Amino acid sequence: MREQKKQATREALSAAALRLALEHGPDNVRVDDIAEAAGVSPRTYNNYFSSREQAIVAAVTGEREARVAAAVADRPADVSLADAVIEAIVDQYTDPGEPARDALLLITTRPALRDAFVATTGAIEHPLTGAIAGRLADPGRHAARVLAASVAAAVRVALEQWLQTTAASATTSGLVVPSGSLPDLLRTALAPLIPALDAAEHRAGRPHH
Amino acid sequence: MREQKKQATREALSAAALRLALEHGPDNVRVDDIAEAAGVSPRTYNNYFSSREQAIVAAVTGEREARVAAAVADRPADVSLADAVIEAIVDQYTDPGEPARDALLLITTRPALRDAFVATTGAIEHPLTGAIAGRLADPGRHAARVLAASVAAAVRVALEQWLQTTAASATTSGLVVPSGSLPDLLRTALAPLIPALDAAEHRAGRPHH
DNA sequence: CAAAAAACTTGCGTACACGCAAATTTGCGT
DNA sequence: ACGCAAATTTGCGTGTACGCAAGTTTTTTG
Repeated sequence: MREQKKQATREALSAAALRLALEHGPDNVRVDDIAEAAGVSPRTYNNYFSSREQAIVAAVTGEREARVAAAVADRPADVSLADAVIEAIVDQYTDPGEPARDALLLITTRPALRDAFVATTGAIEHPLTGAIAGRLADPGRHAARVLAASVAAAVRVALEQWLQTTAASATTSGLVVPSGSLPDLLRTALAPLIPALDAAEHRAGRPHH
Repeated sequence: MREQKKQATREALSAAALRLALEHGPDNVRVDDIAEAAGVSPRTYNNYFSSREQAIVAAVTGEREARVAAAVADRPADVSLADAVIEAIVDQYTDPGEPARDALLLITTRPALRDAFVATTGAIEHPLTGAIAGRLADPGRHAARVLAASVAAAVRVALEQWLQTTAASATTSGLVVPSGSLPDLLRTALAPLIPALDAAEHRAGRPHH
């Protein structure tokens, strides 16, 4: 029950942060406003989020970290690790409806919000480690941890490219090369890691060469 | 020429930060003290570092980012990309003398400093991208960027493990498993990425499978 | 069911990061 | 050498993060 209430206030805070940022612009929102809109004290707001940007971005990213890990774990056992990871990530990052258009425009516009957005990729690392370890015969989790961190890094690279081009096309109207849709960018960024994922999946022991 | 003076004040600031932190403990050092010891205004301190931890850690990490990239680029052309990267990193992170023993003990002790220390691995990403791209025939730098980010992530994982065990052995005297020297941890963490580095090196085109 | 224990919230005080604009310094052209 | 333009330093003001201890709510225990 305490968990439910904690998650409720957490959602209320990030929802209020996003709504106020959209209404008045992100620079005209103070933490007191967010706290008041969520019905808690300013100090409590800082027990949940350590920056305004974190709260705003959380309203968009939501529970993506846990969902990615669950999606990897739920793939049938006969698909390769690489395919499971790639498809799970692409699925979760193309989930429509969730990213409200205006919210994403806001995030791509302000540098501080962009940074907070890409920083969320770090949060998938821990759950993903478990999901990858579950698909490896090797009980040692060192490889899984490194692979999860690498996958998270690749996702971050893809998001950076995506934000860069979308920000550019937002300012200079239409003449930039739209370097691809987000799913394509994700697949391209993850492609170099396929050999590492395959190798970890096939060899049980030490991959020293 | 102004570059020299800027680097000088930067060094003076981080050196003063480390010295004061060692003398009085990191929690008893205020920004004003660091600025005064370096002979600049407090506001100027914040033009160089955005946190006390950053300044302290910079005194230890120094120019490691650039040195790693240079070391990768300087390996002979007939060694594999994976070997070049691994050996360059191991070399730069075992450079003796630089990490003063007491400074590292200080960093491993305080959580905030530990976080700042591991965060420095992100700084090697950009230079390393260039160095890796220079060893790939493929002019497209997407793969190099992803690989560099993955390598940086692996190094970060190794540092986390190293700090974790050293911190544990610092508190509970001696009964924890010393999970290995830093060079060993680095090699183990980088091993899962070898297939990806090899594949990127050999195939010029698209590594889709 | 009462009372202790644990967890969460809140107010307060302190230190801090950073935007902004004025003042000072540096590099350069003539 | 002189002064102009760009870069850098500095003071100030605002909004913020967070440790700490007291107050409040929830969970556990006898």
